[in-house]
Amino acid sequence: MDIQLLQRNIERFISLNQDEIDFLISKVVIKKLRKRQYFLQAGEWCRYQGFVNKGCLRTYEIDEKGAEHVVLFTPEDWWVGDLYSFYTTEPSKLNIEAMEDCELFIFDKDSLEEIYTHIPKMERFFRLLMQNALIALSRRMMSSMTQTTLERYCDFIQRYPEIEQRVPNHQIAAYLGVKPESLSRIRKQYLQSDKKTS
Amino acid sequence: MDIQLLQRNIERFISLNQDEIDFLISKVVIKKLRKRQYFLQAGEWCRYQGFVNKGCLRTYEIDEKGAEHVVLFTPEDWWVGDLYSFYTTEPSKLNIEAMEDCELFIFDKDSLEEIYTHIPKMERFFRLLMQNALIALSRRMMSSMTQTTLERYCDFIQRYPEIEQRVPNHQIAAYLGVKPESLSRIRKQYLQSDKKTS
DNA sequence: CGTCTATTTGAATGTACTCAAAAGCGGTGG
DNA sequence: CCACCGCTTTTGAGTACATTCAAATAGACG
Repeated sequence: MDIQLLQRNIERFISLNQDEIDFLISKVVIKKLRKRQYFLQAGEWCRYQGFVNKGCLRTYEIDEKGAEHVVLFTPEDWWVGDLYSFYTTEPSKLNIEAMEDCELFIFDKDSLEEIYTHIPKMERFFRLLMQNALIALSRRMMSSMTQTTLERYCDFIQRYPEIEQRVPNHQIAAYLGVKPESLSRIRKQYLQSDKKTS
Repeated sequence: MDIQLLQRNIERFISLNQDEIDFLISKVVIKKLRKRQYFLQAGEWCRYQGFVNKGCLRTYEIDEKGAEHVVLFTPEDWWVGDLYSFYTTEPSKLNIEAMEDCELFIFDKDSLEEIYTHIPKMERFFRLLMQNALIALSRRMMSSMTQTTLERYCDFIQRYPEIEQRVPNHQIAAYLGVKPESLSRIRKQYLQSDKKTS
């Protein structure tokens, strides 16, 4: 089993010796999802945290008015799951859908507990993941309050250049919080203006 | 020392026996702030988590364009601090200012560690605080994407009826993400419309 | 009482919205 | 291979809402 990507992902925050890596490998469960399959549906308890080894997913929420809002996209090398539901065991309000065929490494609460016991550093790693989620959300909040949609679109495509090619525009619109028609007009502006400004 | 409010706050999530309460009391440090004093300024490391026993603070951020954005208001019975900076020891981007004379119970990292050691349940309590911060932020994010400003204003005043009386309107505007002039017009609508609709 | 700040009001502008329709694109079946 | 269908993206026209800038009013504090 090739967990290269996962290993490097973890080692950005903490370092692991060979025993620890071997133990981790013993706990990895592979989950494959076909395009349009759900990793999580609203109403379910989020049983797993997943590491995206291949493919790309989108996490979205449906509001009272029935509109979809993309919370985030998770391509390779990202973690995916509803941390809140996972820890509280409460039903999630999020939907997580494979946008392409995906390969995930998943961990349920029990495996994670065993990992914590064997490799206490990993507790730190997951707490950091949660903190990062908090920070990322704060940033998005700020940028949605302070920047124009064009600026946020520029940020998006330079921050996630791969994703921009891989997902349909109307979902990027749902991420930016505008209607597809508006995004279309914004892209026109963007293409007309100096792209190098990004 | 009267930690009634703090005690009840904690016991909403976990239960404590008398020994644990006594230990907690021994660790409490009181911090008084006069109106306009800062609990935290951007650039500093957030050394303390504070429980607001009296008064009300506002946490805000200043964006690249120089505009203030209120992240949240924290009246009595709320916890205040920048959890991210606190845990990472990185400089905070947030400002936390007393809007009235305040009395806080503050805990630094060392005290907290001792508390965790003596009362392991408290670790759970603080992890829950962080999760709640994450959820609260997600909700705000959603509501700012899906609701009109009038709806968000209604939500705000029914959710925090006390605060509405206590803070100047331009700061409520900075919380809702609109200009004070806009909030003024929205309040006019609100007063003209049926208030019971809230 | 006067100064400083907060709030309200007005008019013009801009940005995203709705609704509606057209164009583009991909896949299926004749 | 082409015709057709469904879905995505683009374009257009008119509307709604918040913004800017400017000025007037109201409140707070010394």
